[in-house]
Amino acid sequence: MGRVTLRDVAEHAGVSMMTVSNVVNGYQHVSPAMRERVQAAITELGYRPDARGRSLATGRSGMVAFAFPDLRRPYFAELAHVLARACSRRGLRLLLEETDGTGEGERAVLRDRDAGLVDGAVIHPAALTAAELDEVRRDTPVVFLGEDPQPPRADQVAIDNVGAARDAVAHLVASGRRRLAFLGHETGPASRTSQLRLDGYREGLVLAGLEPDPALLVARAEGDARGAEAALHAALDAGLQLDGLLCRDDLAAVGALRALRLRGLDVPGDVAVVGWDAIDLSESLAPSLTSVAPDTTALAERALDLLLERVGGLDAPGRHVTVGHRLRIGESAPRTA
Amino acid sequence: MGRVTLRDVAEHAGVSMMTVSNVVNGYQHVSPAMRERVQAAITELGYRPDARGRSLATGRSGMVAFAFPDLRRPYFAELAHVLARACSRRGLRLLLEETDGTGEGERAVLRDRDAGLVDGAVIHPAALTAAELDEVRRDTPVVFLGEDPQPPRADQVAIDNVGAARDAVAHLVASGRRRLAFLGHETGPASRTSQLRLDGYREGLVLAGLEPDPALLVARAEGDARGAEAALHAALDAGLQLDGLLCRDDLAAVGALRALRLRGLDVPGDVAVVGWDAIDLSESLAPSLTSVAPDTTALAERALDLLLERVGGLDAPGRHVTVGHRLRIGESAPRTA
DNA sequence: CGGCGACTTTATAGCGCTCGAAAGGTCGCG
DNA sequence: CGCGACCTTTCGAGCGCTATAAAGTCGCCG
Repeated sequence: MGRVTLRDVAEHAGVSMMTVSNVVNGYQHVSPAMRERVQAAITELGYRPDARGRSLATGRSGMVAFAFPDLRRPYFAELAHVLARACSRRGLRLLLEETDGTGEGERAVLRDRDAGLVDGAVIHPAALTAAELDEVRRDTPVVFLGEDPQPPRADQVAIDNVGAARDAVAHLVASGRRRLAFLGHETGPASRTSQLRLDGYREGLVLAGLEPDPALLVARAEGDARGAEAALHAALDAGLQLDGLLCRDDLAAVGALRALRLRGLDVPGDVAVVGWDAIDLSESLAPSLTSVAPDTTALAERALDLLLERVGGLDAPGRHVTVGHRLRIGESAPRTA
Repeated sequence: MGRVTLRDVAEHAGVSMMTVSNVVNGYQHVSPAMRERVQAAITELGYRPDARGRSLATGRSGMVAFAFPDLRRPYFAELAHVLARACSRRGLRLLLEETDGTGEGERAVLRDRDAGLVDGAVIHPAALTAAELDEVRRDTPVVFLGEDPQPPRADQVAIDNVGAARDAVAHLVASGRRRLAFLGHETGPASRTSQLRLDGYREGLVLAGLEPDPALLVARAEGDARGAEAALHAALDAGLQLDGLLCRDDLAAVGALRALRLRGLDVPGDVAVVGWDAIDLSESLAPSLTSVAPDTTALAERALDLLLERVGGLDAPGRHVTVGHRLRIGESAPRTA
């Protein structure tokens, strides 16, 4: 059974290919009788339109790419899920591309990519700099996720990382914590995201009249829970004292919970812990995590809005949209001490 | 800047389109001088081949679809990641399709799908029956993941669910446990996967000389950690006594850990817990999870092997491949009681 | 009864690329 | 020196579909 083509249907129904095409695409001016006849031929032959031919003829593929570091990190998997739903609501398909979080991988996704496959791309960079973003600029519209610096002419959607970190710190302080550590930024140069969250953390401390202390910053070598656990163990071994902990992400928080537990420290009794991303699982831990919850639905929706405007031909300077966030309160850092 | 086409490059280099095509595809019989000239034109114009045109001309798209229930479940996200890596190693691109775990969604992915987009598909069904699989059979090669019954003429890759469940039970028994419960199958009719794991659980009990007791089966209404937690709470409220627990998946195990903790039961002291899937995060919990770890790399590799053979034109009866698994030992069910 | 406009259907021409075969060159060997 | 056996490059056609515009069909007003 070779593939059934439009021509096959046309011949079978005794009409022109164009008429079949009109029926398939729901074109208005087709007589009911004709529509029915063609429809019958379609079902009889089991015809299904070929995406490539259509795409070639229309110039649109109906696909959008989402490039991000790693599917194994729950935040990205959940974000991809949300974005996929947003796409399907609009009749689009989402193509997922992992970049490994390396500038290498990110560049590759944008540059070496075949043309024509997708109408546009949503990118969550982790290593790219502004200059690189610029170089990479191409014929395909792109929307960036996250607060990377100076988006050249591209659109951008993000939460207010600095503000959210301040909120988290305020929450910890309100529950009586005074020695607040930060866990999970990169050991080398911090990523942009980590940087912003660190900035907000420091601002929050200052606002609360507390003195930022570099000794309270615990970087991790690996961006997963194990890396955070190891880093916190090492810091505690080195004499770190703390009663509150803001984590760069929920993976770090998971590692922190484990490290604290293994050392007999109670959460939130001895140390209150705040995570970031509010991944599904973190709500079912014991204790459940208090975590910064970005409005991922809004993130996805706004990103697609902007992207589709570009796909539609809009030529405007780069726009910057900030979507909301909230602090999801769990047991790891309850409202009162 | 309109898109640069093969024709543009050809004109710019003063050669025929076919020659450019030959250079792009690394065809052998092109003189070095010509190759260089064309290459220069390509870089100068920034030409990138258009996937649609090529696909239309060759009949291959170089894309493979992976259809599975839900990206928010870490197991599937991690599996998708592994499969994506396996694809990129072979120069393929992976298109992810969430089915929601409903027969509806699964059917839609196979049937209403545009033709020509992908060369083949790997499908992890959750609700489809054999009859439905059959009906859905189409021109695109398909490989099924999981032990759904009687794969008609399609290939299939899975782990030995029954055997793995027996192993897990044996491990619990070896550490002195005698009242082993099972947590996490569906409240209504059990999915095929749950069924097999339940079968293995029962077999394991019988092999150990223990009597299977329906009172030890704890179904959950929602397939996530919260659902498992609620179900276990309810069962314990109803008087369930246990010293060992085999969970249908790690999400259920996470919910179980929380429920047990909230009730003051120690893991593994009072209850040893075994999860399933060995997701990344479950290794960083406190206690870390003992969990059945399917060889996902082998799963992905074998599935792609089979699929590509079909894509290459192989016409053979359905094949059934079983890949390995092991029990990853964690603190929730250590080797000795 | 002619003819204009609204509604249906059809022919033509590509979208960007690669396959088959055939056309220009080059070389070697009898 | 000529002819076949190459190697290299080109030509023509077409993958499956749709945009455009033109052709055909009908009804109805003047």
